[in-house]
Amino acid sequence: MKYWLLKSEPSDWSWDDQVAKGDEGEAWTGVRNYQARNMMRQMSVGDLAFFYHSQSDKACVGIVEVIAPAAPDPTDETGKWECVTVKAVESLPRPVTLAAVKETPELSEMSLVKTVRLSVQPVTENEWRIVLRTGGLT
DNA sequence: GCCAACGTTGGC
DNA sequence: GCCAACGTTGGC
Repeated sequence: MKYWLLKSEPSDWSWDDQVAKGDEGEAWTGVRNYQARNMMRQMSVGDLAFFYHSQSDKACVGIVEVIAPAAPDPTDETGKWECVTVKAVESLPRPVTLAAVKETPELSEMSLVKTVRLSVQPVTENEWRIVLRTGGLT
């Protein structure tokens, strides 16, 4: 089992949109970055990821599960890009803000802090646990 | 709205 | 293949 973090601008695709999709899930389309694509290729069905709102919120707001592995992105005409499909699992009772992550010494190495622009990031098991706890889940 | 970081493009 | 110019992302 691996852990990840997926970024989205709420104005583009929000956590509420994701939740509304239910178990059907939604293809994570629109990634146009090789590093991010490579991350998605490493995902397996059953992996979990934080759903992070960039821009206005700057916080992890929920957890999604990978329900389909990387496949060609239907919104891409060049054939170069891929996407996974994820479904909402549960909301974080307390969103974990970027500020909170920065204030937590154990999370200072997170990609969220180190590799600001990457939209699909790996999360270590330890980081996963700490963010969960900070978010109000055990 | 600004700026830093960083990926991409194109000329050589 | 190098590197300058340019575009995009995302935090502030």
